[in-house]
Amino acid sequence: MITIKEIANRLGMSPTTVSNVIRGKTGEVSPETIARVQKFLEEVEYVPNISARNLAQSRSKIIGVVLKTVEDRFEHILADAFVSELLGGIEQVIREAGYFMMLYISDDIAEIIKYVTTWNADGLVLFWMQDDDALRIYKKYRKPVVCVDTYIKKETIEQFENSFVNIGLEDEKGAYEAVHYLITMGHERIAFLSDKISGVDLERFRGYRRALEEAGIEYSDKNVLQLRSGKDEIDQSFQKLAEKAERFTAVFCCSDTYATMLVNACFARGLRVPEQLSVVGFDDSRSGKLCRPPLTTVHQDIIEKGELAATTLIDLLHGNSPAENEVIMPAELLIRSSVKNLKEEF
Amino acid sequence: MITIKEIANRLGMSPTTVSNVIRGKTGEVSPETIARVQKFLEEVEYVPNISARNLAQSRSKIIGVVLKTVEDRFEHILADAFVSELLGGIEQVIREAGYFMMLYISDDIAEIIKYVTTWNADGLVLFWMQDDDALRIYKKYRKPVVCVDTYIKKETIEQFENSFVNIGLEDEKGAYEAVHYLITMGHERIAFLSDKISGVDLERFRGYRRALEEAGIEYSDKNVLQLRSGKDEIDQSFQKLAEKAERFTAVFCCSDTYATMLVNACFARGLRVPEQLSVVGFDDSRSGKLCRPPLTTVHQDIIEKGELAATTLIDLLHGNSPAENEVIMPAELLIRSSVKNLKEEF
DNA sequence: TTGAAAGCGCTAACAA
DNA sequence: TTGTTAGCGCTTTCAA
Repeated sequence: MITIKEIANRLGMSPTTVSNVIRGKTGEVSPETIARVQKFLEEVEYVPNISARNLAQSRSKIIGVVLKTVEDRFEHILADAFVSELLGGIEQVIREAGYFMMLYISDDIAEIIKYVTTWNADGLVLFWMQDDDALRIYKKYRKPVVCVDTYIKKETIEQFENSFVNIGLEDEKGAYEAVHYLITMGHERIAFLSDKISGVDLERFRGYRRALEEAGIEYSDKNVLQLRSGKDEIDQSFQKLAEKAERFTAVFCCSDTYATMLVNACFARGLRVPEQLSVVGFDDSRSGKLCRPPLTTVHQDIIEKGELAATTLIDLLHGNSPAENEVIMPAELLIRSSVKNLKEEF
Repeated sequence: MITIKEIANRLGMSPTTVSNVIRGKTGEVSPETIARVQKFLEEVEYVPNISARNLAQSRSKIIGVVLKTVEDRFEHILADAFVSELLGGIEQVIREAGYFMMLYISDDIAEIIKYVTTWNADGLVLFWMQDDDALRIYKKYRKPVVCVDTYIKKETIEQFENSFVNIGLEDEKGAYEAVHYLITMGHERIAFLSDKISGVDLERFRGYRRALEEAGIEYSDKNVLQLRSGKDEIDQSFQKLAEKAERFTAVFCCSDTYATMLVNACFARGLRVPEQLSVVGFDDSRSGKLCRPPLTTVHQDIIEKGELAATTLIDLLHGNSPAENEVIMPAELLIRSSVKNLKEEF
């Protein structure tokens, strides 16, 4: 691997000059020199050593994409349809902007902090952080951060010193619309399905409750179905769930991933969707598109969300202050065929 | 960000000593010194600068995962179910071994070579390379390489100087079994669906032909359906395909991704699977599991394949010579419900 | 058991 | 327009 110094020697010039033409600082170099150097670079197929460059410039051209996962999740987080679509959008933008994506997957914030600081990532995309997780990272990290789907208090945002943007979604509204739609279709015993009630799911839960309230349907804790997402637990969870299924006429799921799993679990037990149980999902990810019956769900543009997160971050990296600290993307009900109209029976 | 030098100053000792305890070279340091240094490291929350370390050691702890994609693919390659499951398996192993995963996605081998050499990745996992692509990369790169699903000639393998392993699959056999099964079920007009006929798909094509031949069914080029996988082409491709569908009683698809897309395209046109058209897939990826009707497919253990690729590479990085240059994983037919038994009609 | 010093390859301030 | 030089933070050889 040939070095700049070596090239300079062979060409009888200084490393600075060579370095300048490599980096396109051509204002400072005569055309002939440029040509000579460039020709030579091609000949010897020079490739820069990025560690050396990063060390000298104290930056990295790395964008860290941080996924906080839980240990022993039933499937690897990358295999999730929502995640992989989002990453697709992010990756493409990062690459086209001349940056590199490094994935940090961990269930431990301290470890994440260690990773991103050791690598000296130039900027971060954080998924599903809790309010204080994101701040904790920033406190040590002090470089631009874009969160995706993070609910964060106004006061907290201020502590980010203007190098923070959250890309969010109309979670409450989306859930409200979905549940409202179920009610319109004559459903009253409607379950809420998620694996936790925090972050986006908390907002979706609020939408669920608002729709119930508005229709005068009494809320009951018993209708809140909480999945355990461990490898050994998930099947059992769905089994229990399917057993309870007849207590409901419909289930609102916090993701298409879970909705399709539910549909499949029902199918496996001979429970027909939507004839015997109506199901709505959330996200409009690939898994929902493949579902049969086609899943009625809350649509969001996942790829665009990823792209927006990445472009926003790159904008921050270019030194621009964010216009807003929060961008809320639209969510809207997408009616397909996984909900039965109970009113038709009359 | 505090440096080793600074720590050494404050502790009144040399950088060497500090560095030694950081790296666990404890044989050379007295217990008291170790304790003192470690305590201090925690206090100041020392994090190493990995660029500096990489520069000094000329290594990187990076494992490059290279996806050769085509421009303008109908969906981002990360969003594909097979890819994302495979990556999940790889990522976990890489992380647990203390390495970092860097994704290089490009349609241009020269660019890929540039990336992996600039970053000085310690090892590479290459997906779906052509014979000469992999070798071209290695010629410049000269570090351990593990390929996934690459068909490579024996003579070529030798040029890799024993730092090469391919993780393959019984592609021909899997395809043969699937098509043989279709024939058993009374199908004769069987189409072959893929986006290209090279690499794994070529082997699957061979399996398809062998099954036909063996059954005395004449092969026809007209039964080979080639998808154009561009963003603007894919729908059109499937539309054309659905129009032709009645020429066949069954379609063998080279991936579950395409099989499920086909099933959906049929569904959208009122063509019932398997009643009017039988479909088998390949891979047994998530998309096939979600399909309705449940997809009859050729099963392979995708996650294990990813894990095996990564552990094999890490083994090479540890300086071990590979036991074999090629590991072939098993593929076997998995019968679900997307194939109709034509013989039942009598 | 500890320390001094050179060097990894590149950049950037400054001098010529 | 070009060159000199001093780092960036860490490792490593060799000497003490």
